[in-house]
Amino acid sequence: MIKIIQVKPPRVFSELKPWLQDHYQDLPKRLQSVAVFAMHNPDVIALNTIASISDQVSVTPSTMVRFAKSIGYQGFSDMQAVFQESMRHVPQPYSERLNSMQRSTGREQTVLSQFTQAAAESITRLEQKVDESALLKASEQLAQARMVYIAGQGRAEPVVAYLHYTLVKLGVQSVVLSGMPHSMADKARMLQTDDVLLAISFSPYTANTRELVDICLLNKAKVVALTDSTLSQIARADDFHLEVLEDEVSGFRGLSATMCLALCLAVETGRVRAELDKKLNT
Amino acid sequence: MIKIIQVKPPRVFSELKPWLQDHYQDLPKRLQSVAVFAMHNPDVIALNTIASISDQVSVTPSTMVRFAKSIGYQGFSDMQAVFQESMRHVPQPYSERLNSMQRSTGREQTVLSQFTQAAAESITRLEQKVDESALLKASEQLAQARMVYIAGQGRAEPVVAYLHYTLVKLGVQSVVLSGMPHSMADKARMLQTDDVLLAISFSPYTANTRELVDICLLNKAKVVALTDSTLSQIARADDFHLEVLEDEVSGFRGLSATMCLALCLAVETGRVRAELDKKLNT
DNA sequence: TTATTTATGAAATAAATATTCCATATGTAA
DNA sequence: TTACATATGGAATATTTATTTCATAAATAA
Repeated sequence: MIKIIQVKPPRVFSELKPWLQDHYQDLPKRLQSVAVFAMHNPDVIALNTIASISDQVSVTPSTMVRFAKSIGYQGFSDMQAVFQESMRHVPQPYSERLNSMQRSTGREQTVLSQFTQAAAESITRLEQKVDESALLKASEQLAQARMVYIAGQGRAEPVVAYLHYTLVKLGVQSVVLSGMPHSMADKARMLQTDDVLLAISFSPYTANTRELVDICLLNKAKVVALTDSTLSQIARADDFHLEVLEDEVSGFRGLSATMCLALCLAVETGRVRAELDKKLNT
Repeated sequence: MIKIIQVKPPRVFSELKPWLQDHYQDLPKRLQSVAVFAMHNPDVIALNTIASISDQVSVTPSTMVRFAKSIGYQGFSDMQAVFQESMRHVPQPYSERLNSMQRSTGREQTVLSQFTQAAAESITRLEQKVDESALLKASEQLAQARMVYIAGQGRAEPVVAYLHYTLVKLGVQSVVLSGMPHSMADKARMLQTDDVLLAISFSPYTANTRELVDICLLNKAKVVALTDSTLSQIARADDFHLEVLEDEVSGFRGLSATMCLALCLAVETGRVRAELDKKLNT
């Protein structure tokens, strides 16, 4: 018989995570392995078949089903649906996020520790997963630009501000593309072949930023993109894009890892630019 | 018979996209619908079953299979795998990862690892040093405000933008104090007893922000400060200040820990505010 | 118009995938 | 130790899901 620990299982991933942390101790050995794996590789749970997953965790398919049932799901498929939803990047309404925040602050984890933990994990992943050579190529692209135009909206705006601030300090000519959507598009049309658009965009992607990228590609201006997913509408085959994924806590996503990557990009650009300038002067 | 337009189908999503744009005109009507849908909802293709997708596009499952085959895939599942891969947050091909691995084992730290390390350390220190109760008090202060005025310049501006963005989303009234120094001071004079100034400032402290704080204190408006040192001229005995110190790497200071703290502050404020609103309505 | 090709949908079929059941192993308390 | 409960793996089964086939509809050319 399978002990069903709770009847009403978490319907969203952000609730499942703290739940597992709480009940981890009470789980049988194999189910613990599954729990650890699931928290570290949610994308595998979401996209692979039960056979492939159980293989990666070194357990049998039955164990996967038991795991799901012990949480209260009807079966593996039911649980998988929750993981899949979490990949869709459909944001919860903010009121809902606050609610789940309150639910999770009941335990000893403070708000602060939850967010610092998420930030730390995001940064660790950033270090492991970002393509160093892509970073360098993007920097070279930016360094060679006559002018760097930076664009981004919503949650990306702080990143835009930071990149602009840092690039200017480092002597890289750059301006922020801001204002009303149509005026931004107008400005974008002024981009020339030796200009570069630095586009920052997170899901849900604003149609706006996408449009800018399209315009630039038409004008044969280069594009460097900073996004949170390879599915991003911004990412193209023939331009340079960097990916950074922030862990979420009750639906809130920070900017810690993103800011770190932005700084790297700016500093690296400054360095390359300084080298280029030196060559020119000799 | 199905016309297979190409034999070697794109193996990554970023190649599939331009390919479809090129061949769109040559496709039959239904396959065009599928193409449009696929480009606009790649996550649906990746995560749903052929039945569910064909339903959303209003075509039959057969059409989905034909679509995949016309591109050159073996079948729908084969194509779906490409969409799924693009959802995984593993952007780098293995060969690339090995490359950057080798480079980083050369003991000399890469730019990226230096900055991520600094960011991680800053965040760890933040978690240890920040006074949880100070955070709560600051949040309460902000939550009770009729209006939150956010101010900060230079490196603090991204933080201002982020706090403003998040607070607004959480239903906390706030505006950014920006513009020329003297006009900012003018605006600050409009602050009243039940308004709160949220000042972000790092050393070297701009005389400007300091002046704002002075004006607010004169008007008996509350001040919540976010700084990088208790020695900050902004921090006063009788208002609430939070401290965050960023590690520097060859003279550059990031914003990772600061952003993390900012998010905590905003979310906590939103939470308290929601509670207050609930009380008022009963 | 008619002949011919191409596209499409519905239903049958094949394949894959998850789930259940049961035998056995492992751990725990008397 | 034995008795009991719990956990686990393997294989049979049920279910879901993709694929193929074929009849018919739409489009195109003569």
